[in-house]
Amino acid sequence: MSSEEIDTRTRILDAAWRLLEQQQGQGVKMGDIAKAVGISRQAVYLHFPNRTDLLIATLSHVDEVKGLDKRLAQLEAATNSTEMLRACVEIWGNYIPEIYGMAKAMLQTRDTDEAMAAAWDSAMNCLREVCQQIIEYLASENRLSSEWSVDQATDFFWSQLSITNWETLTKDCGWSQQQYIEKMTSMLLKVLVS
Amino acid sequence: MSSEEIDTRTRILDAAWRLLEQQQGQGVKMGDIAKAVGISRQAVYLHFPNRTDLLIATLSHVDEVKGLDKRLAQLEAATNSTEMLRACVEIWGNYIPEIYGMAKAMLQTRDTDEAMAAAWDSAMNCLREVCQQIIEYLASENRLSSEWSVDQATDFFWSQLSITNWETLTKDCGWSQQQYIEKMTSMLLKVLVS
DNA sequence: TAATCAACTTGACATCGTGTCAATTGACAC
DNA sequence: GTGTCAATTGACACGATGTCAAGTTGATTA
Repeated sequence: MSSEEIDTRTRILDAAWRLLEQQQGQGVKMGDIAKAVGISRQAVYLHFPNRTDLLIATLSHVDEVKGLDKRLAQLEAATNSTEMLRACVEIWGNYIPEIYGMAKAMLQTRDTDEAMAAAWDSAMNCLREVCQQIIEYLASENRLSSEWSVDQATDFFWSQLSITNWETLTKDCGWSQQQYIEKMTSMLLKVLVS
Repeated sequence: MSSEEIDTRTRILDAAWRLLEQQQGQGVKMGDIAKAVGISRQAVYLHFPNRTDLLIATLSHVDEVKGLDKRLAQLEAATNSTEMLRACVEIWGNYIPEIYGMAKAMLQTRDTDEAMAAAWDSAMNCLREVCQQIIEYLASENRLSSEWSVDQATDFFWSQLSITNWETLTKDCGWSQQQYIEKMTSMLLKVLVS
């Protein structure tokens, strides 16, 4: 029976997540989350000191449930650097739409909230490390185009994978998920690989 | 003497602009702008109905003072499509840092303000038209890489010129303005031109 | 059975920024 | 002198976050 009783903290995180995705990260207030859980607004503050910490905890929660780590671990299976780059774009590119609402909310608070900025930067740094590994792998196979240093190539690769870039291409330009991944992959290969 | 007396509306716009650039678009309140002009907060509302309209008017004001139109008119002088692309990246890329604070503030309010979203989209659409012209020019010279349709190439070109992309590369990755323009130019040429 | 404790509730309140309203002042024009 | 216009002062409403105090409820424990 203990599996029936999900603790309130988790229910809050699930509700926050659901609302954020439903509303694309727009206008999700503490009161809305509380209402969705069925508790009072103040009760939320018994579990999270403030909105920022709740959002950050939601990100960890989602990463855990969705298993980003596991997905990225698949990269090890790649037999060469370009395969790894392809796989990375596909895994990350397909992850973005699943976390878009939450990411959007975090990006919005980031500008005015020091703690959020730090949390976001640290999350994005994980992605950057993956990018860097791939670029280094590429360089070790002597396939990194001569115009790039490892650092700059990493910068470029990582910047292309930004959520706002995905947003521009899919939401503003109307690209399908498949188009995004295909175009992004072939573009990166063309630019980075000699 | 009439040239001495700058009207209050203009002084508000100048102050808003100055503060926005000074503070990189962060935390510029109506009261701050009023104080900078030397009038009461309420007096600002005698000239602009709300913050959004003030920001939008500031954008027009800056565009006018900085002469973006004039700068983009230089594109006509290009003798071929790739020269035009180069010139476009240089002109726009060098324009971004001059309007960054304002743009940042607009992007922030965009998410919660319908009117701002519309104004921003329309401003960005001007840039998009320039991008499209260049891609069409490229296509007319049979130099558009075969993997791209005109529309998709325009989408990609335009998305690369986004302010957030510039922000990521220069602010987060530490690229210099010159590096940004050089890398962006050579990347776009490599990807788009056959 | 009674005391205790944790989770939660209710209601009130502070803070901050935007936007509104009413009454007033001072200068300039006719 | 009267009207008008730009600006001023001060008060206030609103929405969202966050805090605080006092009370309820249900399960555990002495």
